[in-house]
Amino acid sequence: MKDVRVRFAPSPTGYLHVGGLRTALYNYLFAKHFGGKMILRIEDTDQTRFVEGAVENLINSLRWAGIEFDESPEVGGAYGPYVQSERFDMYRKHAQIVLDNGHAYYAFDTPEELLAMRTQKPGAVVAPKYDRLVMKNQYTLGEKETTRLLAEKALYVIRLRIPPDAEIMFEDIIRGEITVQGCDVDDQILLKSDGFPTYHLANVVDDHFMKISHIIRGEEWLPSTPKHAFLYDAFGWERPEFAHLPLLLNTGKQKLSKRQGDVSVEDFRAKGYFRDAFVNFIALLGYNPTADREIFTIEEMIELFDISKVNKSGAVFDLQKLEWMNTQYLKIVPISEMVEMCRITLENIGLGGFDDQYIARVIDLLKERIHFIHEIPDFAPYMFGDIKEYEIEYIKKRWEVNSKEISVDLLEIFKKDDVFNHDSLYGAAKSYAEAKGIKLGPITHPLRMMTTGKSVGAGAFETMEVLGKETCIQRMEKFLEMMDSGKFSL
RNA sequence: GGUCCCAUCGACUAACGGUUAGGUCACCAGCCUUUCACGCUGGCAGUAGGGGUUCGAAUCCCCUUGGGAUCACCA
Repeated sequence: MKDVRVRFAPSPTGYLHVGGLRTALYNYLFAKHFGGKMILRIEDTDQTRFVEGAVENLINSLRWAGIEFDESPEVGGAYGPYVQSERFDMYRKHAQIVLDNGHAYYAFDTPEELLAMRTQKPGAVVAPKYDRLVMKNQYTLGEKETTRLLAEKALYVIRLRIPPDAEIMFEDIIRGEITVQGCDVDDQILLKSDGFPTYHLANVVDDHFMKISHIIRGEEWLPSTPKHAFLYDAFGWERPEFAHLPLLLNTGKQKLSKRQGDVSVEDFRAKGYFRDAFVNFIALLGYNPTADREIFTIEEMIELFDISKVNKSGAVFDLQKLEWMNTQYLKIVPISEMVEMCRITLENIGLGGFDDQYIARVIDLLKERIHFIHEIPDFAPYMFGDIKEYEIEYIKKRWEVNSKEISVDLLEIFKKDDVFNHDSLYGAAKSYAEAKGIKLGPITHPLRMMTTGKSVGAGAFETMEVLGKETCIQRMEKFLEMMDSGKFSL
């Protein structure tokens, strides 16, 4: 196998689409699997779509996802520049080459004329395809007129000349052999009237000179691949291998687009998904290397990646499974990383100042009950300050006639407990329950109520251990006082 | 509409001619239990339809149906 060189070639739209991330990821897995090179090229030939800071944002998001490039606008490389707007000379030069060898031609149609051609009456039998036998171009105008127009600097474009009787065949690693008739392929514009290349020209030229071995991209490119294949032939270049990835779909089975909810990786990152969980999930949209696993590290995915086994049909982006994936990573992600995330969340809501060790204990206490780290302050506000609100329904339901007596007894027992951990508290509660001939419920519910104010949370004794003796005693006393003074309208 | 692509549980997928069609999410039930979860066990659920080829088809071929992409001087 020749040297593997793949590229991710986004246009700088200002955000990274999840489909783009999947494409980048598969390119990355493929390259790393074969010890090849991963290249980032920015496709900014459309000057009307310039977005400030888009490239930085793109690189940043990719980096967050763990994708680094061997060659890019940022790190450079032997085949730069890696931004198309800095390569315009190449495109002009190569447009001239196909012009000279008869595979392309000048056309002078105005936008209005082209529009008129396409807006034929409904029911018209002819497809709205550029007909070079009737439109305004070097063939219909003749050589003299063409030279004259060029001399007086008339606006022109350069179009690819696809012979109607050509049969264009190419091989797709995922889909196999694909054949299209020349008469069904439009004479694609290669160079626009502003002198800028279209995607098709720039892409082929760059992929060739950047020595790209495999083009791995989304399925939406499949219909224009015959044009690209033809172009490689027109230049007399060896074609790279193609692999068209199945589309990412919304629940309505249509191409995932910005209209229906979050589709940018920045959105998901902001929502608090773990990087590794998100990447793991995205990687599994298209294929699974094994029959019985869902959780893979990036290294494992690289090791197991096989592009030829990628599915052909589109994959629906299922948020529920993504959430599940995130909860799985709550068990895997290093505690230090989670502490970092949690501390930031706390700081953002004005609750800075907790030490990392304490935050780590809180996370460990609650991680089985949450989906995201950022849910912690809301899920357990009592870990970060006095109880501001008691769940009144909970009290009504669980504060029974003997609750006060039990609480007072326990308070005295706990005051003498200098160990104050789960085992000591649980042990004490259990022997008290046995002595009284009651179950544990009538004990744990009031304790939970008094120390957290909420009906759900981690185990009562584990929670108390993390809260600490002083806080617990104080909260119990306060609650009993409030109860006595009728603060709760039961 | 033209062209091209695609078709396994509701969703993500495994099975690349021989399996009782497997796993995961979601859903349901049970167990565990200190609330809620987690976890564990079990359950529901699929080869779009019709023809071939073959001893044997989810798998290969054809047709039908359905879905999607694409048809810009965007990428």
